[in-house]
Amino acid sequence: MGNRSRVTESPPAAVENALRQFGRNLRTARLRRRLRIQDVADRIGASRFTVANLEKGKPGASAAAYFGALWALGLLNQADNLADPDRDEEGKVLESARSPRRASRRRRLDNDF
Amino acid sequence: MGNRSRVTESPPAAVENALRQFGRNLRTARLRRRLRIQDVADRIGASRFTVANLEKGKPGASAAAYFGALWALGLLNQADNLADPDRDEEGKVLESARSPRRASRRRRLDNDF
DNA sequence: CTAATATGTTGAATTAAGTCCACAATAAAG
DNA sequence: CTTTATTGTGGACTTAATTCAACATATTAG
Repeated sequence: MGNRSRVTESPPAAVENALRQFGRNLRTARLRRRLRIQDVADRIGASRFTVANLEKGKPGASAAAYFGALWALGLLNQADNLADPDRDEEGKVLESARSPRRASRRRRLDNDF
Repeated sequence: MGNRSRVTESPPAAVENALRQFGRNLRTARLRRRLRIQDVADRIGASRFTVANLEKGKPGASAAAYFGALWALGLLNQADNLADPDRDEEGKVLESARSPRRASRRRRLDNDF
């Protein structure tokens, strides 16, 4: 990244916690499968240092690396539901009959700030 | 990144697809909420270009950016279950009584390669 | 229709993510 | 305990992620 964005440099606490938990879970899943960090690294084509960072929940690591680790552990299917529109009940409510292709400022509701 | 790893440069198809779907879902959720790309960018402290890349499913974007977008849309809780050990049925089966803190090569089972 | 604005695109500059190396620390196996 | 192997750590180097600017395109509002 270069010019690191604020969300990467110092993410909201909720984001930081979610990433740390994600990393811990990856480690647990790996150990259960008796794989070394190096094994996961080999499968996704990354260095062991990067995989170690994933398990620490490093915010700046690439999404592909995180998802790749999931994939290497046979758990990628768990990512399918992320932001799934069908499960976004609040979004369904907010959505009007017609779905706009762009967000117009004037039509914006009051609840978004 | 700098030296981009293979998983980021050309991810497995499954990973690439998962990221693209994730990005599409983020866009759907944003439009339902009548938010502009710029609005999400402001909330997480990133540029509109980065958020646009997230919605394209760019593999190299940081995990914090993706999770931040989820957070900005009130959907971060959906990330809680990623690799959740409690939901990892296969992992539970593989795990022996005692959980090792490291993976030893010799004890590795045959099913991992 | 026109005006306003959201989004797409390209190119250049900046800087940190990823890599590698070497060594230390720690856990597992015998 | 001893040996072996996995993991942790710090530094240096490379390069791509991110930012910004300026303009083009497309959608929406009126």
